[in-house]
Amino acid sequence: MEKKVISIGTVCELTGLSERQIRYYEERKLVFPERTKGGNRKYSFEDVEKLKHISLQIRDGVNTFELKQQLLSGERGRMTKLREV
Amino acid sequence: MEKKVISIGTVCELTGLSERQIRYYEERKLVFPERTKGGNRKYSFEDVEKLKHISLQIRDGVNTFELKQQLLSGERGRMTKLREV
DNA sequence: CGTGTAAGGAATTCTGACACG
DNA sequence: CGTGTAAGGAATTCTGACACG
Repeated sequence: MEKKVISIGTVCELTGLSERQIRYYEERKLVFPERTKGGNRKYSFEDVEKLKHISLQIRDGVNTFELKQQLLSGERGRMTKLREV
Repeated sequence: MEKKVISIGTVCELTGLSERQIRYYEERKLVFPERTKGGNRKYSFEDVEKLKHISLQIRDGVNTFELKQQLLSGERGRMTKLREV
């Protein structure tokens, strides 16, 4: 279901992330929620998965710029980037 | 997706119903949204379909009591009740 | 860089009630 | 019976900024 209907508070519960984190990832152009007439963000379940993926990558040391590159190069997916530990 | 994540305002947009109608159907025990800690209602996409079905039935003259009976007897579905026009 | 937080305001939602019928 | 509405309050969300690092 790609319909954007979930508000940020619910996305926090579904992902375990803070509103701050979610908004920041949007600022970095990694997610693109829709807006209600009033300006409130609405996310899809796909966005929720994407956000989970993003936070995992960041936890592993990947920065938002690199993530953006991944998106642009279509490398997106369950391909967890390997790192030299 | 049966997860209850949609707030009432969005349900209004998806169904074309008013908040009043949606809350009334809940009062009549036809839908069962979850609640956030703060008390706000959250619906699933399944609920949205159910609400659409309910409003159509009511438009056709079926009352909420009869609809409740349908639910109880498991008659639910795309079986639009025939009426002698 | 990524995230926390206090600040003030605006949008969203809630309940109980009066209304019509 | 099913739904509209005005009323007042509470929960949710928004933005821009300061902070740390």
